Amino acid sequence: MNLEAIKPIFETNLLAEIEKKGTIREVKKGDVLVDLGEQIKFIPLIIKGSVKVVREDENGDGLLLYFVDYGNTCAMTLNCCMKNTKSEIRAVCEIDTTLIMIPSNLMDLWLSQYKTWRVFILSNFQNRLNELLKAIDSVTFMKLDERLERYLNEKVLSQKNNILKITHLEIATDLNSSRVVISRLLKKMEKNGSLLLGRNTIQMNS
Amino acid sequence: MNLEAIKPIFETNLLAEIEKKGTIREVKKGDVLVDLGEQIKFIPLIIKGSVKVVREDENGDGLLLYFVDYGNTCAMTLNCCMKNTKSEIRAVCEIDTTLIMIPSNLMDLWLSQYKTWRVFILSNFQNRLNELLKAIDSVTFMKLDERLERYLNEKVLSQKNNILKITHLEIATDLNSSRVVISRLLKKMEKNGSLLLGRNTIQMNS
DNA sequence: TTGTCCCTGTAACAAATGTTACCCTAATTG
DNA sequence: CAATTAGGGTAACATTTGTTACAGGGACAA
Repeated sequence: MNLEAIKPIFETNLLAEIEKKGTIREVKKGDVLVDLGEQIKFIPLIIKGSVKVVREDENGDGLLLYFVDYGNTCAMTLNCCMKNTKSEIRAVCEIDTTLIMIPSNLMDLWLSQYKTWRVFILSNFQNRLNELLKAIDSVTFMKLDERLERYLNEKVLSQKNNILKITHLEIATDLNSSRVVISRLLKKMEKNGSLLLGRNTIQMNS
Repeated sequence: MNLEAIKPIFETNLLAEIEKKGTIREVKKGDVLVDLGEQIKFIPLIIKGSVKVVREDENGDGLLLYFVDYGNTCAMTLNCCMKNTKSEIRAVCEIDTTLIMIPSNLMDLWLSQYKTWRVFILSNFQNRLNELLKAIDSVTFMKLDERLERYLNEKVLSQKNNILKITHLEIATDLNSSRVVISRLLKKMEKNGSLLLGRNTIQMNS
């Protein structure tokens, strides 16, 4: 098990524990890691890749909440582990991703034993709360064109590639908008010179 | 110090610690408990009353996130305690409120020592995350009239009184809308029979 | 090759929300 | 008391976003 990526985060004893109790899982782009209403029995710790976390309402409308990168876990998932409630969100792989699955019953034990685990869990909660605040800011205070711009920039960061393989419909779904509206705005941005449109691709100029 | 309200939550040893290390604070309706950008050195634990938590952007536009009731704390504040970052939110008293202020440096120590503290902190994070999700749902998926209805209902719950002393402007501010729009919708709801409007008051019929 | 499906562009229109302006009245202040 | 201010009602209009409809071209399978 290659734990290089998380070595700086945890104390040595805990790393050994993780190696012993955790299991590696590899998931492909597009795979659904966690789905709505699912019971979660493992804490997913991302070693490599990127996962997007999405909220959905009863009509099937959706909204992208945030991306989770390596060295992190999804606090929304931690919830479920603690209380054995069902997942309120869906997690989908953005790119091929590797994670360690840690049995959720170790959560509390490790909290009492390992300082670095406490820091890890609590700062993950902090990060997720902040991400949710950013999502709220977007939806509440920004107009759609600004949200779209932010979305594209985050996508570039999360994929480490400024040529995005994505359709207008997918964007519309992530932003809870409609395809026509997104096409309209993208066209305006292209005329603006901030990007270049192609079939299934958007090349960002920044 | 009257700790009756929180007695069921914590183990006896911890209660004694809280009594020893915490200090009582009484705040009046409208008082700002935590303000944007503030450093927080105490974990506020609500014993009696209700506090509303608000997000604001750089233009002064705002949005009500959620209410915090007794037996709870504000996880957004926990963040700040942990990392000594500045507050991302403002907390304002809805009604006269009593709280215990716990020095934030005890946070980590108690996490390692007391199971009930771990449960308390983690379930508070869980609650806050869920409240934020609800806020996101409102803003993203609901139309303004539905949001207004939900807002009024929550207000009634949080104040335990179905006659609300509030102006249309205050509502507009909490919902990040404008006074004219709120008045328009309230009037429609009055014609609907779901409430009764008066100067500075709204009487809910439900 | 032909047919089908998916992606994109565009126009015309509809709905939701925000803005401005003005009025009336209750409450408060001097 | 008069004067001022705050809360609320309403109309007209602007802006943003969503919806419907349709057309053209690329990708792909039969």
